[in-house]
Amino acid sequence: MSKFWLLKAEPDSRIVKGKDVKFSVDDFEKIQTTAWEGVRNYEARNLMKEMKAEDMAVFYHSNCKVPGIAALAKVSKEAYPDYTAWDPKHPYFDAKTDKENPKWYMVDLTFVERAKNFIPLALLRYIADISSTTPPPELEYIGEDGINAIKGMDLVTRGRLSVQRVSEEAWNTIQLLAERGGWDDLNLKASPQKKSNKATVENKRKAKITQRKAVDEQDVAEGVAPDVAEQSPLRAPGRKRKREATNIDPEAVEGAQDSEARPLRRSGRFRK
DNA sequence: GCCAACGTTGGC
DNA sequence: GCCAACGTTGGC
Repeated sequence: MSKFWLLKAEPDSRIVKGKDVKFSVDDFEKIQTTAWEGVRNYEARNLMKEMKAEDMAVFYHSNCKVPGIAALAKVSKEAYPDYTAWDPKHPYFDAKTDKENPKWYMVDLTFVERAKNFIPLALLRYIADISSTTPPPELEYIGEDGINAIKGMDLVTRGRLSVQRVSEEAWNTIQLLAERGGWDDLNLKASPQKKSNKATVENKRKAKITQRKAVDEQDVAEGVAPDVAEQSPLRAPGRKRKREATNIDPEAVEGAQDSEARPLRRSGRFRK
């Protein structure tokens, strides 16, 4: 039984250690088969180790103007050591692994076809935000099961992992969407329901900024030193958080969640 | 082992 | 460019 996966790559140029890590669907189509090197995340690596030849995959454009699904691909070679981890010149060199005991692995991926209709992440999010299981008329063809499959995708629930599992139902739905399109008249910027979740979140964000500004002004008025002001809990909300879980050795827990390691590429992909 | 500081991913 | 979410690091 063949399985389904999603792999991210960055279509836009970005220089890491003097090398461009860009890898777009155009690059992929030209090259046809490529080693998926540079993954430095245990969970992603473990998923790659599960991949079998002939498994199918979704090729995703990440960290770009219009992120989304650009092509379909298949696994053409099962996991083998990622030699780029041993090359000090390589963007994803990892000093903490050696050839006797490889830590990082890659698979080969072969281009199958472009998505006839590029599937923007915004569409998948739009679908995931539908509160009922009834698709809008434009997307009736994916059915309730399609809606539910998209709702369950790691892409919309987790986001950051560069190699993900895709359920068979999600795979089928993605194929349908890529084949048939039809969402041109949907406003993907708006939430499907009138009470826009997105707008609510956005308003909260703006409110927080306003509040933060007020605190800054208060700090100034009270002559609080800047580094003390920095400790305000309303300042830099992303920087101050309680950790969610205790730190575990990711090597010890195969298949556990973990972190993308150091010199790492977000998409875990490095251009030839 | 906790937690503040800091780094990365990646959408918007 | 901004910043939320999530990750790691290092002092204590």
